[in-house]
Order: sequence, then C-alpha cells, then structure tokens
Amino acid sequence: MGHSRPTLADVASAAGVSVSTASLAFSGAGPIAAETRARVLAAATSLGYAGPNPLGRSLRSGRSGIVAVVIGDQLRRSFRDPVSIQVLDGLVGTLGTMGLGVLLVPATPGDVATGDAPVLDPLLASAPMDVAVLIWGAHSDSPVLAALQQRGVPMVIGEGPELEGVPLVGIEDRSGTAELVRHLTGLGHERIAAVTLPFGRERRCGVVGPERMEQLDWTPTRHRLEGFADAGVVPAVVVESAASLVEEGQAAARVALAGPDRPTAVVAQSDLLAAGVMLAARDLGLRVPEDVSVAGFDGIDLPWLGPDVLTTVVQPLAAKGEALGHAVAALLAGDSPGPVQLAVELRIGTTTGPPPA
Amino acid sequence: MGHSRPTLADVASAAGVSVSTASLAFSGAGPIAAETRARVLAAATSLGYAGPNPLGRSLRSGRSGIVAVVIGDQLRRSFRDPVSIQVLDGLVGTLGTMGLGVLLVPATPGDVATGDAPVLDPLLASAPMDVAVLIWGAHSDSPVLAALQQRGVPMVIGEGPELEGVPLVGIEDRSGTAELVRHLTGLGHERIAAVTLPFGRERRCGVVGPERMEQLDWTPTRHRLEGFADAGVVPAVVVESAASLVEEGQAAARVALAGPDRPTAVVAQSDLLAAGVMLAARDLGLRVPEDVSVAGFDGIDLPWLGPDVLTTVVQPLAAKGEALGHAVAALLAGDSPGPVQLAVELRIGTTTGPPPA
DNA sequence: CTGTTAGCGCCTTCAA
DNA sequence: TTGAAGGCGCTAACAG
Repeated sequence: MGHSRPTLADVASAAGVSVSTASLAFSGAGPIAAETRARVLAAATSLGYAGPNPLGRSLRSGRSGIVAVVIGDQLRRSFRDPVSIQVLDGLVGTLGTMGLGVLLVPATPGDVATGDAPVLDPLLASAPMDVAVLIWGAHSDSPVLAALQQRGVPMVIGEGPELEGVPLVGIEDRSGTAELVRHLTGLGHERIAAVTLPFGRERRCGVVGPERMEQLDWTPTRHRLEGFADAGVVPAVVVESAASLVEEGQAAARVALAGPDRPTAVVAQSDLLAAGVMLAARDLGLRVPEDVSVAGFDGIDLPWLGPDVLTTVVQPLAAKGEALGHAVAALLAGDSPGPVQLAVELRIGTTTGPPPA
Repeated sequence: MGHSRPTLADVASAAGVSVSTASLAFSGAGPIAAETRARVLAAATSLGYAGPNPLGRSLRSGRSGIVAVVIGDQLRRSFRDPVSIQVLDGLVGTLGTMGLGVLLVPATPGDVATGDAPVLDPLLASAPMDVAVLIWGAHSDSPVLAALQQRGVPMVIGEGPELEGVPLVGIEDRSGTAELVRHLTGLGHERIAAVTLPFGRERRCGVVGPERMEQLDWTPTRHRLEGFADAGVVPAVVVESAASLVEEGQAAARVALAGPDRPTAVVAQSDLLAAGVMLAARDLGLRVPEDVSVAGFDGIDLPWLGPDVLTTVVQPLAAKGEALGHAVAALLAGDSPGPVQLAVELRIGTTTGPPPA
C-alpha cells in the first residue's frame, strides 16, 4: 500500500504539469520549455522516479527493443567456441549502440530431453522480441524457423540457408577453403583429409560415406567442402565431427590418420578442430608439418599451440556480428537488406609445408 | 493496410465470444467449456494468431519475464572464459524452465571508450527486466549497483560483496584454496607463488606490493588469497593478472618464476591461468611437477594439456548457475533468500609433487 | 509551448 | 460458464 513505484502521472502531478508534458521532458521528442523540463526532472528525482517504465513504452510503441539470439540446444555447447563468442560480442555491441538488447533464447528447452518430439523452448513462442537472429547455422527444416515465421517475427540468419525475405550474413567459406586447398596442392600434397564441422542436427563423429553426404544439412560445412571441389581436389577421406571442439578434432584425426595410405595433410573446418588434429598427430608421433600438414579455419587465438602458428583461413568474426546487427537495424527500419558476404583471408602459418618425400 | 497482426479481440469476435473468454482459452487460468475453447483456438489458427502478445501481457502483469545478466565491459572478455559460460548455461537452463529469458546487458557501452567518465550502458536504465544478475563479481562502488537500485530492480550477485537485501551465491573459495595450499605444504613446499585473478576494475598485470594489496576490490580474488593465510602460508610472491586467460597466466608466471629464489610451486586462481603457468614453465625449461608444481582453480576441461592432469579446486559451475536461477525465482516470489555457499572439491592431478631436493 | 483525449493488447475483477 | 468494464504506464495526435 502506498509504496508502489511512482509513475509518470505521479511525477506530472508533483510537478504541476500534465502527463504528456512530463513525457516530453523525458523523451525529448518535442518542444518543451527548459524550465518546465527542469521542474519535471526535479519532481522525478524527489519521488525517486527512475524514468519511464519500459513496459508501458513497449506496449505503446509496439516495440520491445529486444533482439532474440537463438542458440543451439545448450549454451555450453554453442558458446564454448570462441568463434561464437566473438560474433555475439560484435552483435551485442552494435545493437547496444542502437538501444537494443540481446535476449538469449535456447532452441530447445534446457531441462529434460523429451525423446523424439522436437520440443521448442516456450520462450521462442512467448518472449518479447522485435527480431530474431539465428547466429550460427540453421537447418532449413528447423521448427525454429516455422515458430518464428508463425509469430511474424522477422529473422536474420548467420551462415544458413537462403530463405525468401530473410537477410543472410555469411562469409566466403567456399573460396577461402579453395584457396587453402590450392596452397596445399601447390606444396605438392595429393592425399588431403577433411575434418568437418557437424553435418546436421543429429551429431555424429566418423568417416563420411556417400549416403551420409546426402544428409549434409549445415551450410558452412557444405560450403567449406565445396571449396575442395573448386580447387579440383577430392578429399582422401572426410571425417565428420560432432562439434567444433579440440577433443572432437583429436578423435576425428585419429580416424583420418589411421590406415595404410595416410594423408599428408589435414584440413579442418575450424581452428579448434585443427588444434585437436595437431594433438592427435603428436600422439601418433607425427611431426607437423614435416610428417603431416595441418590447417584450420577461423583465425582465433590459440596461445597454447606454443611456437606453432596455425595455417588458417581468417574470418572477420566481430565484423560478422556487426553485419548481423546492421541487418537487424535495417529490418526494423522497414528495409529488406540483401545477403552479405564477408571476405576471408588465408594466413600461412608454420603448420603447413611440403609433404614428406 | 489492414494486414496488421490480429489481436485477441479479433480472435474473440471471429469465434463469436468475448475477449475475456478468448483470454481464458489461451491462459487456461479459469473455467472454460472445452467446446468454446476449441472454437477460439480454431479461430486463432485460421487468423494466424500466434498467441497473446507478450507486450500487452507484460504491461498488465507488471512483469516482463526478463532477467538481465550484467556482463563486464566486453562480452569477448567476460565470456572467453569457459567458467562464465558454464555458469551462464546453468542459469539460462534454470530460468528457462520458469519461462524467464536472459537478456545480456553490458555494464558499459560497447562502442566508444569515453575516457574517464564511467558511462553506463543505456540498457541498464531502460531495458525491461524483472531482476538483474551480476554473474561474476561486482565492485562495491560500482555505478551498476546504484543504477539498478535506483530503478528498484532486485539483484542477485554471484561472487561479490555482501549487500543488504541482495542474495549472494558464492563458493567456498577460501577453504578450497586453503586445502590446496595445505596439500602443497604437506608435500614439503615452502616457497609458493600466487598468480591471482584481477584485483579490481582497473586491470593490471604484475607483482603485487602492499599498497596494491589495499586496492583489492574483487571478492573471489580476495577470498582465494585469504585461503593462503588460513593455511598458515605467506605467498613467496603474489602476481596479479589482468584477466583469466592462458596468455595472462603465462605472462604472470614469467614474472613469478624469475629471480634468484624461485618458488617451488605456483597456485593460480583459475585453471586458465594455471595452464598459462605450465606453458611458461615449459618455456623456461622447467619440468612439471619435478621442478615446479602447478595448481589451478575451477576444474574445467583442458583437453590440450595433454597427458597432464591439473591439480585444481573443482567448483560446481552449472550448479552455481542454477543457484543463481533459484535465487531469482525466490526474489520474484517475494522472498529474500539468504546467501548460498557452494562446496568445492580438491582434485589432485599430476601437476603437483614434492619440491626439487 | 502545454493540456486533452484516445488508445497500444491484455487480464482480472465483478456481475449475469 | 461467459460477458462487460476498467485500467496497467505510456505516447502520439490534436487542440488550445
């Protein structure tokens, strides 16, 4: 009783003005006498009024100022990867300057696995959001897309499939990989293994055969594999990983480097995977790059690789986040921005060299 | 015109019922005939109505369903650390089951450094939020605290100072460190170095003297140092790091292990720092643990440490996130939960052993 | 420059 | 079991 938080009406009456005048004093969106404004602000201070309630403002304007970022099943899986973190950082920063906040929305609920039924997190259907960003991959058949479309929430996709009316922000995965592969063939490599990112929703780890190749439903994975073909190379073996993590790369490399006709080079689709490949090579007693060359993708810091510098395709991660942010802004302004394709750069390190004689 | 999204009123009139009845059909919070309900739902589907608008619901209920998580200056700094990610994951999961979403709110704006003035991110003042969580440390004089208190937003603090009426979730940093230090003294170590987490807002890297010790304003750093005293040990040298990162630990260790009277053991206040210490030791030609013992804190996975297993104090990270989530729930339910102190566990690995003879 | 009026979409009394 | 009415806090028209 009595000590509920003051509203704009309270402030207005304390200052002896009308509510709309008080509103102007805060928003500044209209002419107001400096003295009136000061009086309103003084009244606000004395009442402990901290500014207009965002809930009222939202309802009135139809905008919440909230951008949902849809993350995979679990945060710890999606964001153990510094790649995602850096993109998110660029996004949060860009949106922040526009007064927009980022709401983390899991695609599926965190508590219990419900077996087969692809249950969606209720937040997807009920949380306030002006736009949704699918920051890292999206499967074309994802129920997430359907749910958002049903709500009429505009979307921005990072690294995903092309969808009608959905702005896309990607990088030159394909030509970047091609350039990397040409670097290796230029050094004389002929048997090159590929360690890939996940293929789709169900995560597996192991050698990819023709039938599995048909199930490939993750855009960056596909693009980066296509880069091999562009360079005129058929991988000696393709090993799929279950996630972009060091230990996954290690497991995949143990498979890729086994067998009689060992590849002389391994191209991993992420730097973390590449780091795992290096560890596996070390465990197998192989020197890098004398016995086997290793390359990655992303260009993140890996301080613990020690004296080695990974050969990799550097992608502009923060810029990707910013581009996603600008696409969001454009959408909110009523535009429908076209796809953005950011440039990558091949960085030659010390982990690639000529194949063993 | 005309194709604005349908409202509950539209659905109600299409179904031939009143708005309040239609509301009941969706919320289920009241008696309604199954047939009426079905009719409303059918009308909703045919109109493409995706459920009650969260903005209207929020204004009415006074709740946004949004929990702000205040992050440090930059995401990439705060969340490059797997420790924070795992806590955040536990928090997002727990809040998700209660229908609450997590909004990332930077403490300071991301775009430009404004020199001296400690500018706060405008989201802190204007974003909708029912509760704010300061997940990782809070300085007692932080303007963030003042801003939130001014708005009347209830807070939960992880690993921070005790504040009147603010629930705190912490771990047994102090006794955990003490136990670790006793393990080392039990092995015979007498000269033990400490590599600490940051001391406060201004990040430095280097040896800590008495005057700097007075400026210590970060709770976990302080607690973990106090653990030394509890074990009856005065560190041979205390080196402060600027962040919990591998390269920082490496830099700190280069300082700690220099000089004539080299410590025989290094206790780092995080596992990432400890990993850096190990790299530095390797660079200096020191074997671990034969020449120097190394211990950490956190218990995260470090697959690339190779055959070594780090001796460390394992803290329950996901459980910390869950505890934060439960504190939020309690606050929203009108309770004021007391402080929570989670247990830690000393895990002896292969990186600690007797000092060199 | 300031006040009046009219909702934004929803939920919750209360009465029928 | 359903309907009618009121208002959550704010802002955008318009009128003065």
